Amino acid sequence: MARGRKVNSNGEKSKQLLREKAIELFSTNGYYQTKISDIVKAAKVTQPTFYLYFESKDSLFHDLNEQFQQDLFHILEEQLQQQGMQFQKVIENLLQYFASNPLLTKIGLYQSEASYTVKEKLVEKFEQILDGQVENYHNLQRNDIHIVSQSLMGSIERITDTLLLTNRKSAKELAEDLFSIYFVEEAESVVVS
Amino acid sequence: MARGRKVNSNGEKSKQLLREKAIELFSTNGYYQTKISDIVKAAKVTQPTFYLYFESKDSLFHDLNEQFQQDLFHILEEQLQQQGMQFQKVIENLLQYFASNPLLTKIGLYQSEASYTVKEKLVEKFEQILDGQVENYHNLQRNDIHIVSQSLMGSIERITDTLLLTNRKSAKELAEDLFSIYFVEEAESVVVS
Amino acid sequence: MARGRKVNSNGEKSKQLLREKAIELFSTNGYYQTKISDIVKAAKVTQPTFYLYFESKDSLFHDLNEQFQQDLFHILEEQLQQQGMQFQKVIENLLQYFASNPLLTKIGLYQSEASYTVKEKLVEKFEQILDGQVENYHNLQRNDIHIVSQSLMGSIERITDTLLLTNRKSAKELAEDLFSIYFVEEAESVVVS
Amino acid sequence: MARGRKVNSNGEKSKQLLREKAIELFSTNGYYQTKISDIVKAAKVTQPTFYLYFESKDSLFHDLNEQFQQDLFHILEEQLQQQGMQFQKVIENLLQYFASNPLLTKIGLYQSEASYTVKEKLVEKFEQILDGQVENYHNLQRNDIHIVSQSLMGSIERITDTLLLTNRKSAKELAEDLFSIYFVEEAESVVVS
DNA sequence: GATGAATGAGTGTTCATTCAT
DNA sequence: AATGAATGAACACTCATTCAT
Repeated sequence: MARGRKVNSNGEKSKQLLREKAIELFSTNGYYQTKISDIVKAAKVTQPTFYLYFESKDSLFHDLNEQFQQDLFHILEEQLQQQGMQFQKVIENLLQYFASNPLLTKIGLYQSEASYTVKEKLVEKFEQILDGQVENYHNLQRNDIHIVSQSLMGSIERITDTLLLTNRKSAKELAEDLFSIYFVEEAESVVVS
Repeated sequence: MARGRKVNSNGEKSKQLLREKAIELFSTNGYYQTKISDIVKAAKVTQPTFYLYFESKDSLFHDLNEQFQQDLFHILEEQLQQQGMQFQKVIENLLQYFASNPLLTKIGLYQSEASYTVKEKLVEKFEQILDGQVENYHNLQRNDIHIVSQSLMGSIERITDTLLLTNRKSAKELAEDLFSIYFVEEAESVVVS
Repeated sequence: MARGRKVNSNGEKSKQLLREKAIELFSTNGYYQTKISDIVKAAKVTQPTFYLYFESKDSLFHDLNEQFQQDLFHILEEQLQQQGMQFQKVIENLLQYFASNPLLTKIGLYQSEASYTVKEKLVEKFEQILDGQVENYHNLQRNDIHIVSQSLMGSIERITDTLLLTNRKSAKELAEDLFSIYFVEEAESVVVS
Repeated sequence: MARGRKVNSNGEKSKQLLREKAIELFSTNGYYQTKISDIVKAAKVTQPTFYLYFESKDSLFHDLNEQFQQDLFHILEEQLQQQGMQFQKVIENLLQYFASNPLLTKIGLYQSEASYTVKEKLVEKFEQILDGQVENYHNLQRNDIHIVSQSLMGSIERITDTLLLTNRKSAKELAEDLFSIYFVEEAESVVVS
């Protein structure tokens, strides 16, 4: 019966809470199996309150993906400007971001259709980096770069899901593991020859 | 339109058509965005006809995944019994199956929640194989096997989606590529030493 | 695939079988919870066969009720023509019919909307009989006849359902019981006075 | 029509209205012939509004029966605790409740499958009462109690439907009538003897 | 006489979204 | 800032019935 503003209520707080609950639910149940009614129930507000802060279910989901992507490319941009930053370190920082934002990562990397674009862009970045460092990985032929980048993207994707976000391995360990799979052997064989 | 049997109608054909259209739609739009009404429209029959051949939307989707999984493990089982079958060949045949069944693969590998289990099982198979062949890949330490298998799974997943199912590369080429990334260098360095 | 007449098939037999199964199902599950598909499944024929012999679900149900009513009133008519037939015997014969046709009785007396009419007509008959025999039941005042008939109808209805059709008591016993409830005591008190 | 809240709308009123219309329709047309669409049309709201207040068609129907049963047994319990309450008065109060709640009675006593249980329980109550009062009805032999109770149940059932709910006779009159049929004669014969 | 195949017309239910307070 | 109340637009599924063979 009683309507209107709740005591102690605060717009920004409600919006933040709704966002958090939405992230939790989207990340575990996916877009279609997350209902507005679930989100508002979790945030202990009513449905119209949701529309006070977000345009629609779709737009909120879109915003979350947008943020994930911006975070991601902000990190990458930052690193590519640091001269001499090693590829392994780049990957580690990427994984570090995933580990620090597991729920958003689940959404942006697995639940969303926008993830296709994200991954494509990541692959491009990888190609750029590798392209500039072929001399460091001299068994890497120029025409391999694309497939290596794609393969690496897949590895990161899977390893993040099964080992990083499940807290079985750290970002640092996984970056090392990936590098020993993808690039290190060469160094050894160089040593041998 | 009049009720009853259509001229020249044939049950098996209708069922097959519905299945095909369902596969097409599920594979491109996913489970939730594929409506029964879409499927029957594509097959040019009415909704009740769908239920003449399938129990429910869910059960059809489930059946498609079931088939994908059985095909997959049938192939793997068959190969593991052939003594001396190389890992690369196993991967190639796997990719070959994906290439021959692109739509079912999209469903079983990307659209379905059951895909988690499928991939887990594939990883296990990879581990078994690698476990029995450590000597062949002697830079592969025993405790690496799990992470290599996971990484490989991710690579296959991604490469299948972006290069194989888009007809950019053949199963054979991709299997070779993957092997040169994951295992071959070692062989060379062995030769060198 | 194979269509057309079954070997050993016989129209009248199929019709009879369908009728029987329909009676079974209607009597236990009621009209709305009995589907044509249930009936034909029980009779091991297909749905169009049903329509070969019956116009519709509704018309079959209607026919069954029709038969029940005709049987019933045939019995009553017959008895009313036999001079000197006691009311108790009439009731006994009625119950006897119910006991001999338990399923049809369930339909005609409890499952059908037509049962309202049947019961009304039965009540009328009872009134007629009692009206002609007031002198035999001299504690029965003329203005009681209607209510006694209604009450008796209810008793018969209930007793048939719970004691007769469940084989706990015979038609004869129940007719006696009813009479000792409704009419006999008077005789005793007469004796007493 | 525009979406959202109606002017002067009030939830409890809508729920009550839906309930009432449901009772009206269920009681006259029965469960299967009453569609949600009929109920909401009668209440001048849309289908989703129905689900705002009731879980499902089935659960609403079930709730109505539940209420009928609780009312009924509350009344009976109350009376059995009053020492010296005459059986005739008990029946009268029962009929009184039916007369005051004709639609709910139609549902609970005739339309529902749960009515079987209700009637069984009523019969048991009757048996208990009669069992404690055999001396008052001394032509009533102990082994008659069950059949008398069943018969009485049937009489009540029928008389309620045809005379009470149609406003032809009052609860008081009908209770008297029933008693003069079932028990009174004895009193007279007692006087006589 | 009987069947395989198909459909018209519902029927209960859900969900994102919106209006009035 | 927030809520109570309501709805438009689907959506999966069912059932009696009918046509072509």
